[in-house]
Amino acid sequence: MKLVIAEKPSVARELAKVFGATNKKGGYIEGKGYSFTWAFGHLLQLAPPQDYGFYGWKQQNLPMLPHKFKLAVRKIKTKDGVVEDPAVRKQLDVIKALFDECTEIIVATDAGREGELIFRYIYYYLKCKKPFRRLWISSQTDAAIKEGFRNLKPGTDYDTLFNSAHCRSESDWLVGMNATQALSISAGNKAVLSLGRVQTPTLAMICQRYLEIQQFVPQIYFQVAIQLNKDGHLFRAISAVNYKSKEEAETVLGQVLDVAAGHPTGGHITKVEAKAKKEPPPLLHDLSSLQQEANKKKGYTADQTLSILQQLYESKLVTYPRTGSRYIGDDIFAGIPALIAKYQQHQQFGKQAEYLATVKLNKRSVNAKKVTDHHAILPTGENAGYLSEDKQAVYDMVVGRMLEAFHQECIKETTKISVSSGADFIANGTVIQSAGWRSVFNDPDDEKKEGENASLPKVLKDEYLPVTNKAVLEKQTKPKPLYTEATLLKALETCGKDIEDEELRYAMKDSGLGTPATRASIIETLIKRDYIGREKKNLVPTKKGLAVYEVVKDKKIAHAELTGQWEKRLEEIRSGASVQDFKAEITAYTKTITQELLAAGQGLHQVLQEA
DNA sequence: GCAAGGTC
Repeated sequence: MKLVIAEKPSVARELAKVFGATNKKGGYIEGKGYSFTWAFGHLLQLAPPQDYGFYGWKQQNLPMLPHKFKLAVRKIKTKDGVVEDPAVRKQLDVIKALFDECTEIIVATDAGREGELIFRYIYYYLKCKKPFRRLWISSQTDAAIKEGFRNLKPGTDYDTLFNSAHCRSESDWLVGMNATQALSISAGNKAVLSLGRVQTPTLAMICQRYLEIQQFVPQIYFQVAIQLNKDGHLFRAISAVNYKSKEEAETVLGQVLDVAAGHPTGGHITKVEAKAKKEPPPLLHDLSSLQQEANKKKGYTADQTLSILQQLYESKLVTYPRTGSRYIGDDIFAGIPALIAKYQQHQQFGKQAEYLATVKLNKRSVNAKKVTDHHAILPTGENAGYLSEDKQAVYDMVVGRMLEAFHQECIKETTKISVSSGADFIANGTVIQSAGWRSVFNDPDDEKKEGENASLPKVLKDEYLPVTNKAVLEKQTKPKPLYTEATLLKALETCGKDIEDEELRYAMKDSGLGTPATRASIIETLIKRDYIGREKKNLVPTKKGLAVYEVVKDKKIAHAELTGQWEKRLEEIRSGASVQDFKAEITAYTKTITQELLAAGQGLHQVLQEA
């Protein structure tokens, strides 16, 4: 018997289906000389400090540098404390028995660094010695799976990938565990003050933004607005320049050639510029973009949206949710017309689904090269039946986005009218000429600029129009807004982009901070630690969070660059570089940050008393 | 009591 092991049950089921294996056993599926089993993500994790003899949180234990890391079965929290997850233990027993029985293992965990780690940790933990080959596919259509099985790779081809994954895992443990204990101990050991490669830069971003706003000094400025009348159609134009003082603006106001001042047609149209602007449809959703949209539209937290999506996925209504790709391959695209047709009876989207059957579909979201482990989130076409309100809302966002993504461009006309009337004024307006993808939700255009006219009348250069009203407007500059979960998720995805060092920027270009699967839990961790809180949709640091930020803000652990450095080195390891060098660097950094934090936490005593 | 990573 050959054993195929997947990262999760859904993939194992897909693979078994392609082979025609249908005999469902406990924890695996059997048939045609194969068994198909699965993990549930990481079943094993690096053992906690006490497994190396580091009991309690004590300064003399630091830095904790295990000579050789151990693996431990994944734990869960119950009312009796932290215990081995029984479901995980059971599945490991199933896998162990299948390992013993099989002649060969085919590794079908996700095609990436963590997928490799998930398998290897199981393989080494169970002390398995059987040979294994690797299935490496990025699409789970029947054709892609068959092709992948014809092209199985030698397992050893992925040894360096495992090395990089293993280094990532141990490095996060070393830096995170030691930094957390060091800061907690030096602050009096009264509370858990956690730090980590991802959570601490995230906290820093939230704190920085908050402080920037606190320190922001608004600048007041003035504009002059005039109202013009073209055959009964009123529109507004704003002074071409801003004025520093009210007096200046009032002087300009007095010079306006308006009707009340005795000028029947004092508005001279000096220029009319009209431009057609094509707006392509948005890309399909990945997890992050969907979390952002659900936060904006419905106020759901990233964690809530992930949990709702997971339930929809388990009821087979949507495809795999924890994806970082907003694209699909050509194979999936081939099934899209039939999928869209299934929504022709849909109450809200039926008309658009019907319409899409009559036009050529937009292929902006079709790019096999940009599909990584998983493709973009799609509905499956299964009948949804009755759904709770929140599930329905998220499901509709997935279906609606599919229709938008394959829809046509939205064509807008933007018009800029220049007016002279004592001073120079400008009127801006945007008119949607062909709604295209925007007809799916018919939401108001969120890109509309402040003070823009809903519609502008047709006017010609050198027309003279009556100025029917005028006013001075007092404005002030605004700081950047506080982070919401939506804007924070976006910032986590893109935060490597402004790193100055080109190599580090490149190393982070596809990743950002954290991963799609972990970002929601990072936010929840910061809340659980009482580092940040939610105020309406905003994420605001607490006193404790700000105090921790003050201690670490100038250290590497508070900056996204640390991830950039690691990613660069991990990629080198994947292509064959020495693991020892990187491990030595991490050990050295662990010692440094531990020493620094042991010395730096004293100032936190006071704040923790108050908190 | 602690990281970040994956998933039911």
